[in-house]
Amino acid sequence: MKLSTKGRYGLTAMLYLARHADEGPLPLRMMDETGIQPDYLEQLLASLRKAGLVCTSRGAQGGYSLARAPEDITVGDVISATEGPVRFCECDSEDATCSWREHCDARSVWVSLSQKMNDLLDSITLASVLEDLNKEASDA
Amino acid sequence: MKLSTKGRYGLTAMLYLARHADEGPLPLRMMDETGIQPDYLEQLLASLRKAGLVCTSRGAQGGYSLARAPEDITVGDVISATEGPVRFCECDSEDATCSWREHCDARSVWVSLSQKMNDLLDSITLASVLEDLNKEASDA
DNA sequence: CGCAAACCCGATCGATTTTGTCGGAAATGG
DNA sequence: CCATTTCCGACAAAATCGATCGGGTTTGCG
Repeated sequence: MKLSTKGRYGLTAMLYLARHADEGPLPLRMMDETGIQPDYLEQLLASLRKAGLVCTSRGAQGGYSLARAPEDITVGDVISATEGPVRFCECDSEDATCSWREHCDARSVWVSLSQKMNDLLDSITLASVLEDLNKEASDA
Repeated sequence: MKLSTKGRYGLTAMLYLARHADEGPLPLRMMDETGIQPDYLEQLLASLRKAGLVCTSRGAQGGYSLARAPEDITVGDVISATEGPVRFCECDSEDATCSWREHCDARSVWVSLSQKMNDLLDSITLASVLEDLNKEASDA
């Protein structure tokens, strides 16, 4: 069970946007220094846009920017948008039609774990990540 | 980011063994009622054995049994054994050779998240799961 | 001893997901 | 009008998932 590159790239891109939030919309080619393949990154940004996490403006001088303040975007938001929801069980709600239902004896375990996991991810904002990284850098 | 069937089947099988711990080694065909395809389950049990979580005895009257008491086996153990370690980052240790290193700006975020996630998974034992499930059943 | 029960092991395989790549279409500022 | 830039859908190589299968080895028991 591991994070795919989508989640990792997604957060990297969002942190990049957060760091350059005061420079107006950033075109894709400006994000080369993240080391992510531009064509692939474009897809991820499309997912982030559809999830309402980034705004885009088309045409010349266009680009990507954060839709909300870094304090109001969580790591959980980013991972959900790029990778889909984090979960241990298919039926995280009281969905009676879930195809697992038959032999899912430990369902309550999975539901409870998913809940805690998502609480954890939602407790971390882009702003808090940047703060931590700055602290790290100044320590070194 | 979700759990594959390996982790789910793995826990189901382990809970089954825990429930029947006093009946001696359980042969594979006894586990039919879990609804897991026997040939596939056999592979998972092999992983669990290699991880030191189950003991096996071969030959007639042989079968599978828990290697430790249900209090001493965690959900994290089972998931690690069947799915591999749960992690957000490839380099969870101070591994300087990690190929991500170059552009993994948020590495400390991933390491910290992996740590918390694994602490969570390791805090739940087979025994505590069975206890919760029994409580649930008596409530209903 | 010989047999049947049972685990052990490696190969294979179709489907799905991941990780991109590409080629244009559409919008927009200047 | 035109260069810039996002938008969109198709395609594809590679990896992983979820099995399935065939045969080998070990062991208890009559």
